[in-house]
Amino acid sequence: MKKYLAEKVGKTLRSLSYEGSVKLVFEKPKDEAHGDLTTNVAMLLAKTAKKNPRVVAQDIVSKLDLDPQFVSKVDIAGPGFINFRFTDEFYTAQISMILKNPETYGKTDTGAGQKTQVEYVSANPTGPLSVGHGRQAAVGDTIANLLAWSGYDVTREYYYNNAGRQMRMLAESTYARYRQLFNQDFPFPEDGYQGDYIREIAENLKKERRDTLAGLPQEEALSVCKEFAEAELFEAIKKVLARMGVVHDVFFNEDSLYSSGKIKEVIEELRVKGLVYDSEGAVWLKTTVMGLDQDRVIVKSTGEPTYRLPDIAYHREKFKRGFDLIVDVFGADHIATIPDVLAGVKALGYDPEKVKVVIHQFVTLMRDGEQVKMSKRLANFVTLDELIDEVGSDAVRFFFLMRSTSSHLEFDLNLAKEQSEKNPVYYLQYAHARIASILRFAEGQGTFDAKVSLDKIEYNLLKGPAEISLVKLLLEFPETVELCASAFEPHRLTTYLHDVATAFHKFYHEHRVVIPEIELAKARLSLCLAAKTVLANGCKILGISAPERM
RNA sequence: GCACCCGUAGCUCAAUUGGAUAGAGCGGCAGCCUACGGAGCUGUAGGUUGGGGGUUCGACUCCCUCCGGGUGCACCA
Repeated sequence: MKKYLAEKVGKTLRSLSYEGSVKLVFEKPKDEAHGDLTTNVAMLLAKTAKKNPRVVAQDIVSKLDLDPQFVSKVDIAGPGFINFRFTDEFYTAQISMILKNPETYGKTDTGAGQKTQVEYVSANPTGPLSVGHGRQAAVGDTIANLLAWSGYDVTREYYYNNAGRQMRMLAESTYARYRQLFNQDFPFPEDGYQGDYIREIAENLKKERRDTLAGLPQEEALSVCKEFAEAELFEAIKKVLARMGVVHDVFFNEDSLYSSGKIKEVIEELRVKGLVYDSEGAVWLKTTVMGLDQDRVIVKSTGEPTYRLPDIAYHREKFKRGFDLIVDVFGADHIATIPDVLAGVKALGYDPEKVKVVIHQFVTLMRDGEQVKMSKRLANFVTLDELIDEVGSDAVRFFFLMRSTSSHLEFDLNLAKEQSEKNPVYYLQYAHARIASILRFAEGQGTFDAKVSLDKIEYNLLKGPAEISLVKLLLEFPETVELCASAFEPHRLTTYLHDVATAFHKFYHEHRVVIPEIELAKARLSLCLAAKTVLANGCKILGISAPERM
């Protein structure tokens, strides 16, 4: 319908010789009383035309030639908005479009042909995932879903480092706990990982190797410990992610950048371009040339690269692998590294505009109105696994997605656990289950069979305001998905679906569906089915279940 | 000190990316079940959008400044 209006109004603008000086856009007004779609084009034109915006609007409207079957009303309002209202029939007839291919309703081809990568979680295997990782998993996975629904070709990727000092510390911690199983006095490294999970890993290690590691040279034993702990932790990480419905396509190992020589290649490439220099025994990247405040070390005087270099090399690989759009989902604590990486990417001749970085802020857990104190050092933090145990994966995902990523997120454990109307997840799921129940009832009555042809439904029997607003909302689903995808803002989908649920409940409250008037009953059942479709597809994108019963 | 994020109803958060009278949930108050699921619906109270300037037809949104909270500022990742 936007297309229809754009064509008609565009034609009128040309005939009035208002050339393409301004962008013609149609929006849905906040207030339904202002019509279904509105445009501010008259106000934009007024400036250059030096005319009163309302006069310009009047000019346009008087020349418009619109089909009354589609458009029921056009008027000028406020400072010069042109408001359009469509006929109810125009809307209701589109229900059949939703029901034709329900499982694909909401999909678009906006991103067709665009090879896209979404990187998220990317935690090193040194411990269990935290609730912060959980937010990242939910956000990253949902962004990936949104992009996929918008037609992008999406690769979900996890980047990790299983070398370096943290892993050494993991090995030493595991080794110490293992030795303590035989000798309580064995010293634990000062900066070791305190968490109980290390003890569990040590126990498992003992089951497998008994006491044989104690006899080995320490380096050899440490390497066994490292491999064992890493394998256990990674398995645990994948398991938790799977509980949330998160599955990555690619696990990219930082180490491979070294073994394949990519790290060296990057340094050489940068050297050729004259963008690195040596100073004080270290190698520096001229990030100041790229507009940053200071140059950065990429290779330490010890010969070891800093984290920046592999990060840059990794992003170079992303480009080399042919991605047109690269989405990085990071926690707020990684903000500082982004400019360096983008500068590196630019230095190598790639377009940093193709990299979209989604930063999510931290998560605070609340229990009984009080903040749950967490510290990784003291090892009293709540793991993602424990969180899912406590509130269930649907609530976890939904709560993590409810807020804009740029906002801090307060996670109310009591609310998430509550199986009642207060809980926003249940509100959505309840609407879906309720519709399922109605459909079951109707089928039992023999009123309706979703599988039979939906061609002969008399949609124009739907006339009530609650019916019409529900239809309108359902028809916004595809563009909502598209908007969420292009803005990388999953939280908008949760608010939209909440609105759909509200509109449905209102409709349900005002109209009985299964009634003797068989044609009207069928029309309403079709509307129910369409609402169920949107709720189900929306839940699918969010990664939560849409239950038939609850 | 510098950079980024946040500041909106008692609480947690939205606001179509610059649009019309700033909206939801929770909590408060008052109502609604003889028919398809009351995990629902309806009404009501609650605001100088942290303060102050500016940009324009129009600002929660953009710019400047100040105040308060968070995060980061290594030859750590």
